[in-house]
Amino acid sequence: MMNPRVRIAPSPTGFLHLGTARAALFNYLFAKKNNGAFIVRIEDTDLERSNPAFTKDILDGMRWLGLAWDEGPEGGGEYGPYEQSKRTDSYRKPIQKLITSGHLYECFCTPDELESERIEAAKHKQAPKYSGHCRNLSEPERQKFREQGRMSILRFRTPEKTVRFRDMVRGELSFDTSLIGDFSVARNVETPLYNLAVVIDDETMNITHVIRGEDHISNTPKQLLLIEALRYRVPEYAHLPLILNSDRSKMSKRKNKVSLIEYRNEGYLPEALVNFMALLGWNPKSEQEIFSLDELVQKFDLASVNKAGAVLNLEKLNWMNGEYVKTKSLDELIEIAAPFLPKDLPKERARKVVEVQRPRVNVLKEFSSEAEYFVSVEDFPAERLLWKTMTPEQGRAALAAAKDVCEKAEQEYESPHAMEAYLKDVIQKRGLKPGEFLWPLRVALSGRERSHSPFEIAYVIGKNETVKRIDRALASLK
RNA sequence: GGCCCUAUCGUCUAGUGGUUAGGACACCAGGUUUUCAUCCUGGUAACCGGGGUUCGAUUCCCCGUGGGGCUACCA
Repeated sequence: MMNPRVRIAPSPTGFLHLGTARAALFNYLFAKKNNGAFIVRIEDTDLERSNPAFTKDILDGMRWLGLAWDEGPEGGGEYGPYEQSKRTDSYRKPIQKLITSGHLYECFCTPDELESERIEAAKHKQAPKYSGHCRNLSEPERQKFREQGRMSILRFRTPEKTVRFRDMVRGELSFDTSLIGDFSVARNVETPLYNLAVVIDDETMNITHVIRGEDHISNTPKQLLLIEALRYRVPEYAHLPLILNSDRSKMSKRKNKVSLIEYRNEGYLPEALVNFMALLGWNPKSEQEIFSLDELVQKFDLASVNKAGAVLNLEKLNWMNGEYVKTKSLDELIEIAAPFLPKDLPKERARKVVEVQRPRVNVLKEFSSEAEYFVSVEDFPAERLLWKTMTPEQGRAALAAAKDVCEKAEQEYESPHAMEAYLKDVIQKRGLKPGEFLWPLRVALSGRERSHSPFEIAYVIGKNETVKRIDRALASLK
């Protein structure tokens, strides 16, 4: 395959959608695997709904995921501009050509008229399609409508035929155009609607492969008809399975987090998201689960993309995110975890908290929710200090011993392991039961039934605070 | 309603004309451990249904059924 050119064509009517991000990823993987170009084109022909803020979010999100585009807004390329709203000059000629060749005609039907046609069709259980009311208007009739000030739109004169194409993931597909009807293609000679805009842009940008969501399958025959009328080159198509809600409907805002920004804000790592999205609808035919973006590029193959939709499995994403959290260096992790640490955490403890939290965190937001006792200990019932059947006397003795050895320690606070070795040595030398010594100490330091080990907590809070907490526990156990 | 797509554990999936139908997440049990988490070991759990083709179908074909998408002067 010679240098394919593929594109992702989001419309800036909302934040970067997970489905769009995944389609972008698949386009990116395909392009990179085949030494091709990955292009971003912003489809903002609907001025009413488009918003530059969303364009920014979409581009930021792609950059964050590491999906660098070869051509697109804010990034060079020979085929610009890469926003449809700036391409009106390139639309005029093809639309004019279509009018001249008789493929397009003006339709003066009002939205109300079209609406009642649809209702009528539904009543008779007919396929809802344009009636062809304005298809054969004479020039004088058209003139009359214009003089009345009627608004018009350009429709495509759909020929009766069967459109066939080969989809790279689904095989041969065919559609009977008589069910499509004369669809609308442009508001006027310089404003194409979606299907026409796509066709003209893909041709002028030299797009060779159209890789997009399954929800576009039914647009394909319309686009093919336009390509034929314009005598353009036909690209290859690949329609990706959709990402689904747990009830198997198309993933939606109501039932899932759909915006990439939401995942980012909760502390999902871009590497994990990329890895996870790639495995949703595609697999490498091996039992490997963890892939870097570069590895994915190496192994990606459109032929092994699944046909059926895939339910978003958040639990697996969480697990996978944890895998990536574990592979980060401490320095990297400290940097990216900073926004997720409790606000009132003393700065000098932050690094240590990240260190001891790392193995138990999947999603970064867990850094704040699981670690209150690294900041302070709230009051707790004194009985909690007693392990199993311990008496208060035994508890006091254990805490007194703990205080003694914790006070004597110095460099043992430099790592959880040093502290552990030290305390376990004490336990052994004094012939203590581990539980009778460690449980009261741990509860004194955490205030909790369940927590990190006392070694880790002491390491984080340091000697002064450790001794202070033991004193406080001792005082409560009267 | 019409057109189109689709179907292996709860979920993501591998796989084959003859397999103990494999892996991962989740879940359950046991072990290690001061608790939690980790870790280790083990376990529960799937070929949508009916016909056909075949010596033999989860696999190939057909028909159902289920699920989904699309049905705009949105993209």
